[in-house]
Amino acid sequence: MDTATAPGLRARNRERKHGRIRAIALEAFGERGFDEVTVEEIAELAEVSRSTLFRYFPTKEDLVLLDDSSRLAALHATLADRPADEPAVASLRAALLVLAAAYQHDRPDLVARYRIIRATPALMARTLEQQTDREEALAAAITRRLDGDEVRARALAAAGMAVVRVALRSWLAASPDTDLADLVAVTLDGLVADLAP
Amino acid sequence: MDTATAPGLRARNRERKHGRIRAIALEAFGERGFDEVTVEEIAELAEVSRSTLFRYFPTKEDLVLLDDSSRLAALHATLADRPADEPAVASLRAALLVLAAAYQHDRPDLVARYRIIRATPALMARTLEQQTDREEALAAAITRRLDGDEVRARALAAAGMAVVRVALRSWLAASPDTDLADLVAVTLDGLVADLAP
DNA sequence: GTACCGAATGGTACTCGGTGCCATTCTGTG
DNA sequence: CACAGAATGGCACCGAGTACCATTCGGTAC
Repeated sequence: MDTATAPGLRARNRERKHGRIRAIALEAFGERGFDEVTVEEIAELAEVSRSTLFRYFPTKEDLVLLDDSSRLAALHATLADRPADEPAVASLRAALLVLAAAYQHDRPDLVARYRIIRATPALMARTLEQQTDREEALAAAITRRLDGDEVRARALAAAGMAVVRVALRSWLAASPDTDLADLVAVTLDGLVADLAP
Repeated sequence: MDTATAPGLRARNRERKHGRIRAIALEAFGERGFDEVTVEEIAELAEVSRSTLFRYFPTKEDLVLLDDSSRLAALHATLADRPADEPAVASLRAALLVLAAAYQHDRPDLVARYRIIRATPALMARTLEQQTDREEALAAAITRRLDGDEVRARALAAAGMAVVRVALRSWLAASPDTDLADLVAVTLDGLVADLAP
């Protein structure tokens, strides 16, 4: 069979297995807790060997953590498209709203994962680490708009990511039809108002 | 009726050993890297058994991580002392400056630790986790000043901690006589200016 | 269809951080 | 001086993660 071999049949099978293992793991973690389920158990549930499982997911934590690379790409694309002479906060705001919209799309998945993450300190720690990596990249992109002042850029980027993080948290706890972009906008406005009263 | 009355000889010996082990560990980590030194090696260097070492430090990471409880107590004391009708950002600013002053005191120790922390993702992750715990406490204290709006309080607290984090980072890279409180103030002012231009 | 090559898999043995338990050795105090 | 409780060391164990090897499987060229 060669009709749909453009992505590569092998790669597609691998992708499918990847998703299947992750789904099984998330269910087990959700029911019994991240620390209460061993990698070996997941391997058995997914009917693969421990070796194979570690080939698909380099660490146990990777079974839960998200891959935000595409969402971040959208954020940076937005940032790059904004006029160079626009105030930095305006560009940042636009970029954050795009990020929020990207998150909005797969809310159910996010809810499931974050329930596990927030209940597991080690996962929380790694999630925060991911966020500062993004913060770093965001700061680099903003630095140009702030006359090369790295410290100010980092502070602005950190504040922006903090707004998203806080908004995301209440969004995940809110009713399913709440709009994340609205929440981000409101939170950002609130922060501005509180900082410069 | 024993812990608070006298220094307690036993407790003092324990304290001394605690410091000695940590000093030895920090030196080894600083020279060879956190991941390249095993707990067993540190135990040998410190001339204690692995068991004993784990009684002094529950995890390997605790050999490096800081105990900020006293600094945070100072921050919260300051916050509590501010007039209740003061704008939240003013109280926050005062509290952050107190925190900065507390850090200023033992700069050399902080420099040594942060060199190791920043070079080790796992330590970085746990440090960030600690910071969000503090953020949470700070947000709770601020909530009262913001008419009980938790989301706004969290955003403000997160922004404040982000400012400290960013300022701390450049402070540790700057010349030894730089004043952290100044850096925090400047960074906070810069953030306000950038957010509300 | 067959032969072949590389990817995918399973298994085993290992390292290291961390836990639990027990027996022994201090050490400060009554 | 005696004794309770702390401190210590040693051991056996668990789980995550790594390295390596042998086998099997799947796509492709012929």
